[in-house]
Amino acid sequence: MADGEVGGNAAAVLKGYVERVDRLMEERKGINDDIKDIIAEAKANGFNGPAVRRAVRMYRMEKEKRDEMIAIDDTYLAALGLI
Amino acid sequence: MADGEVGGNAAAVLKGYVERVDRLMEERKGINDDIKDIIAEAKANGFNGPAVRRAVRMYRMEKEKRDEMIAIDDTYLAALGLI
Amino acid sequence: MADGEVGGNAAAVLKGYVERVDRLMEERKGINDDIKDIIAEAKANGFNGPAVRRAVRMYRMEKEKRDEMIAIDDTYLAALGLI
Amino acid sequence: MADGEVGGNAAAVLKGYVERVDRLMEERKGINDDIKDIIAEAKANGFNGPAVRRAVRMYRMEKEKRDEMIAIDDTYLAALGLI
DNA sequence: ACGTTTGCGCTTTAGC
DNA sequence: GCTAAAGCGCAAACGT
Repeated sequence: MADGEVGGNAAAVLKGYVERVDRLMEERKGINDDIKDIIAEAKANGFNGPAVRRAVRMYRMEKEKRDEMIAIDDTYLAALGLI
Repeated sequence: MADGEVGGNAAAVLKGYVERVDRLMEERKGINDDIKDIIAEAKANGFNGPAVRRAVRMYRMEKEKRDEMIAIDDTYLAALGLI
Repeated sequence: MADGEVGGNAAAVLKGYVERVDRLMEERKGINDDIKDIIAEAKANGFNGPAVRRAVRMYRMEKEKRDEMIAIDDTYLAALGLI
Repeated sequence: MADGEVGGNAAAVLKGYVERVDRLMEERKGINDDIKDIIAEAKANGFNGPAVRRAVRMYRMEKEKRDEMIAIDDTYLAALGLI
């Protein structure tokens, strides 16, 4: 299975990894549910759900996107007539 | 924007939602990194990374679904003469 | 396997689907190689490979992105101070 | 931009590359749609869509790799007591 | 050559 | 239930 560890307990070692990942994925699922709840709450208060999601996306992407724009050689975009 | 809340502070309310979601997404990102680390650790100990991920997937599946999936895959592969 | 078709030839039917998809994936692989070649050619002519890829991306995304911007309620973005 | 080519027409050269890649990506998109259609057709005839995709992946794999994957998955699942 | 990082394709989930 | 989008996993591509 793996050269892993002493004593031929590779199965137990594998199980350890799997259980740790499983636990993290459970946590992640909880977070996803929390996000869902917040969106639902926003909707209940009169906001548009999908629009809120997009707004979050923009909010998080702002810096990233700006970096991306900077990363791209302006010269290239100018050559393509995109700016 | 929304009929939301007293005082015409809908903008502030929206911002609250967005920031809460943002924070949760940041947490989720951290968890994903943790998972990645565990897989890397498993790999370093002689396990096959992608196979460990597949194993986790099966582990998290309900027994019924898991058995069903194994059965259908066997059938299809046999039909193709691959096993 | 499937209720598929007359004569209990479900295996043959499945094989047909698989082979058709296989062929398309082979085609796709060829296209990916072609793209790779063009980037390599650009590099050989003094252009920066990753930057060219990003430029392509921008080139293709221009319209799409504009639509996305329109789709997002300006009011929301304004509330977040993003515009 | 690049030392590229005679006459300082580097912009035109770049645009050539970008348009060629763009065209290939458009083709690729078409192929992806075709694949999707075939899977949908299989599904409509009683096959399990995701399972068909998995079967295609195995089909395209070299025999050696395929056998190896089946073996390692079996081992891991057994180690976890899932089979 | 290897490790890191980006991009692509698939899967799953949310919205209608 | 179907269509559309986002998240996740994988693989290729760049830099060291």
